[in-house]
Amino acid sequence: MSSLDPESWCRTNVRIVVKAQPVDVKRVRLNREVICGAAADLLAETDAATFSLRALGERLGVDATAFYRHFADKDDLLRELGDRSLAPATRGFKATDDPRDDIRRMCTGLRRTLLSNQVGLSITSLGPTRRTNELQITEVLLDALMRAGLDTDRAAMVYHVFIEYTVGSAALDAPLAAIGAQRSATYRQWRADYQKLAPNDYPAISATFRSLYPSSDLVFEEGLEALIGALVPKPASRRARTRAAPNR
Amino acid sequence: MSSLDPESWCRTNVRIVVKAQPVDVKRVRLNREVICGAAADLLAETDAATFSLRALGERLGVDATAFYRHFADKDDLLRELGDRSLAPATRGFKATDDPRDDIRRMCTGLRRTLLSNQVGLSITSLGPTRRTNELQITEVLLDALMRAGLDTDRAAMVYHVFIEYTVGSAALDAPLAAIGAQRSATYRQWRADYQKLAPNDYPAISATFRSLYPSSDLVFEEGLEALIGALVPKPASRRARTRAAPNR
DNA sequence: ACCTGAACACCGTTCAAGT
DNA sequence: ACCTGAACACCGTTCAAGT
Repeated sequence: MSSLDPESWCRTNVRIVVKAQPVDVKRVRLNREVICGAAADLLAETDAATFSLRALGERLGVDATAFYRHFADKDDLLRELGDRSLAPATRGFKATDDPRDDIRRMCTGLRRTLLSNQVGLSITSLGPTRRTNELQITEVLLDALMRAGLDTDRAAMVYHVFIEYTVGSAALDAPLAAIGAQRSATYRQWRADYQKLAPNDYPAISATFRSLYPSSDLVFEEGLEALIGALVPKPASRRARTRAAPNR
Repeated sequence: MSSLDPESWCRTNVRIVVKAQPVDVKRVRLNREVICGAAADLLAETDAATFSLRALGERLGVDATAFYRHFADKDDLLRELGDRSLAPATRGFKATDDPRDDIRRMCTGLRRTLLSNQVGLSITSLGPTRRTNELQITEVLLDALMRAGLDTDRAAMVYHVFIEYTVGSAALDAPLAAIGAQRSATYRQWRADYQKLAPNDYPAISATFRSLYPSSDLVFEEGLEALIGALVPKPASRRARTRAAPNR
């Protein structure tokens, strides 16, 4: 039963007893690509918290420590996976002549991407990866802000506001996105807890508890529109736009 | 040297060799209060990642597993500590007749509190604690939004926007807040990495890298003002205000 | 009633040895 | 050159036994 049973040590690797070489296994040469693929599969099946190098080794039919021939450590792997996981946010993105809409689409897509594959979120503690996909997101946002007429200082400042809001709200929403269908039951439980409070102690909560925890997508959009409206100037006149950086 | 040396097993507990009872130790009766105190001290000294129940037991001069007599599990402890850590955000808070300013002060104070003691952030994955301090923050914000004239649906929606922005941006900033003085060196390194990019591939980044990573306090304030301006109506006339819920 | 300590089922990582 | 496997130094948690 236990995953440490002698039987299950090499689940993917049909071994013949007594030290025979593995048979019926196409022993792939290990490399970063192969390891990333298996790790991404594993992370998609289970949550990031239960992902371990031992499970990764088992999946690859290889001793867990063979990993260290190809990556410095677990962080190194996670950074690589984190940046790869951002690919859907940049793939096929096309800037238009409406910087506000470019920012809206990029932030919405980035949030969706982060929530659907939480590796990118689980490594926020390691700082920006500064690898290809993340750089492209940064480029798109800064470009849009400058086309909207912001100078470099303002563009950088406002860029950080959008990143903090988008990634931050995804980070808060991630645990609930992970449990999927149980989300609405969880919300119902939380609302029920608020309902039990003494109205004299918490009049505002008691008046509003029925409306708490609306769709997190709607909450995000509400804040995003507010930020765009307040921080990104409306498209300049055609005259002014031709002076700005050309659309990439 | 190793923390598993026989010598160091009971660092806080001066034992006489060969099974003698501990001497010179005022053996405090364990309870939630005592455990929370020791755990808070431990978390203040080291980072949340290295905090373990074994270290907690050692600090208390008690076997690590005695803990389970008083808490269901580690999450139970962390929830308790998380809510206690929010106390500075509510202590002494006074609502005024300017709901916008109440929201500004509460969000700014909440962010500062979360960053100075990161336990509250480390448990965001467990959902809202719905314990006393967190409830008070919720009450203050909802009350301010309704005094500003929002109906219950809008107040709840906008409340969530402010919480996502405030807690989310604190969560992103936390790792850097933890390294303290090394923050500016880290920012310099990141800017240098952006500077190395080919300007043809990343024209917007190359134009703005010098302005990236301004003070995270300023970034937060920038977004907070934008959200307040866009989502919270200016104080109503005196006539309208007297109809709203009284100041608590 | 409360705490101990052995034990279980795990982690990430290092390193000498094997092929 | 690359992988193995024992080992190290840890985790959180359970439970029978002690006081």
